Amino acid sequence: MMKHIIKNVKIAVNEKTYVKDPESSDLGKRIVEHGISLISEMGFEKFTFRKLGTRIGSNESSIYRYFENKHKFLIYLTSWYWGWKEYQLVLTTNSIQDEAVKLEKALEVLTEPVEEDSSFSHIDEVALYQIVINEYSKSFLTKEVDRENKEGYFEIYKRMVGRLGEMIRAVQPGYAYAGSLASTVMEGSLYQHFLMDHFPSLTDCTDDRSLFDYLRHLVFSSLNLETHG
Amino acid sequence: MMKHIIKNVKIAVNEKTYVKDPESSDLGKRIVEHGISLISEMGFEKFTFRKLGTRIGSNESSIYRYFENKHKFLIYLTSWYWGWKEYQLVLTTNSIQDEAVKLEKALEVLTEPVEEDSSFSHIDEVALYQIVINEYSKSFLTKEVDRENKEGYFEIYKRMVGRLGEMIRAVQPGYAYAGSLASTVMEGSLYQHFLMDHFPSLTDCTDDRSLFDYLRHLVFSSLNLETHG
DNA sequence: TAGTTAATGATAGTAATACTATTATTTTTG
DNA sequence: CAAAAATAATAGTATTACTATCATTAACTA
Repeated sequence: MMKHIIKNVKIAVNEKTYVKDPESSDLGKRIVEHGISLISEMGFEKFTFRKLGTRIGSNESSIYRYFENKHKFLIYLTSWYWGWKEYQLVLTTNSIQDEAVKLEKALEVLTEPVEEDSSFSHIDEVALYQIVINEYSKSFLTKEVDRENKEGYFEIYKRMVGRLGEMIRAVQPGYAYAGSLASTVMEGSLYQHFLMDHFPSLTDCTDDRSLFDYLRHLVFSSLNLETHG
Repeated sequence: MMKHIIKNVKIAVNEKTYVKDPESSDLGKRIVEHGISLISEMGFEKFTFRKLGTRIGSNESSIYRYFENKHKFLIYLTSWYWGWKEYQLVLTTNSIQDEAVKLEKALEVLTEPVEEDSSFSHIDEVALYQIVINEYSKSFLTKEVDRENKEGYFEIYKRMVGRLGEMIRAVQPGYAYAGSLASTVMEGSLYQHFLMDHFPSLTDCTDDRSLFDYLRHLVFSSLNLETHG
């Protein structure tokens, strides 16, 4: 439903995450495309540039000309994902007047099943979403987080939490924890997804719909409001 | 305040996480003690058994006689932490009759500042808490999570989420997302702590007290109840 | 107290990782 | 067609994550 509204959009990712823009060449796009499939297949720990080189029939050293290391590659990929989601969020909620409806719609965008977006043919958004669920935390749970944060590596995610926080504040200006609630929802939506897949006894959610219902109830009852379901 | 109520308690950790029980010898305890300080200093990625051996003036190969690898070592440490927290949780809430007060107390245990527990002299609980905040997710965000879950590596954490879920259900049996809310609170308390330390713009919490207030409000408003603050 | 066993230490070795550096070849483009 | 840019090939390094073997020390037991 999000597709084809605007053609030729490019998701802008912090330039420091790459040495050479992977969107600028065929090899770059192949690195991203098969990097996504390799990481989602074998997990970030076992993923190496050497293996990726082998898969795309290209040389390890060529990949290093695009990305400094696999950590930065992960930050590139997940930033792209959040940039893509942010784009959807803005597009979907922008025209909505009623602040409560807007907030509800935002939660929907965050929880609805990810679908392939044909605007970006070299990126498998469904596989990338799995990477975000399983690996995103690893991009910031490091000793370098403060330096990398200063360098702007997490800007898109932060902006997204900021937007969600603003929407919460717009609905209920008196609520004191809009930022915390926004970050809880962002992280919680990933975490609950992971639990559905691996620890179903720790969650009541069974699909995207019930996850949406749960988070909507969480947010709106925190704001002392009923939902509009 | 939790100290010395019962002497000689041993926190029981799944035996599969170690080759030889580190509590059973002096070397084992030194491995745990300095393992905690090394991981909290340099982070889990840069931590190696070789470095730990050097620090304790012992041989790398001797450490391998206690733990198969550093992943299992992390699971051992974090399981110990959750076991210790569970013990506090049960001890603190057990005698409380009023279910709402009990739940509130549980949230307090989860969010209150961690203090050294002299019952376990070789374990620095404050440093271990930092490890849980920064590294716990890495113990389950792996491709081996399902197998390890089957082998019971995450039992204590799951039991703890289960207990919290039960407390929520006891307060409001009609609430449909007690498990999800419990897991959100468990993970959320760690995540918000991390944000306080590294991404203060993404949270409204500034200390343990405000984190407690936030989570209490989150839980009790989800249950359509006012808090007892 | 000698003898056995268990625990720890020392040393060496392996395959893989995470790169860097250099040179060669191919492709692009002016 | 020549120069420049991009990619590939090859080699090399320090470190990691182990395993294996053998030596030494400590503990406990007959």
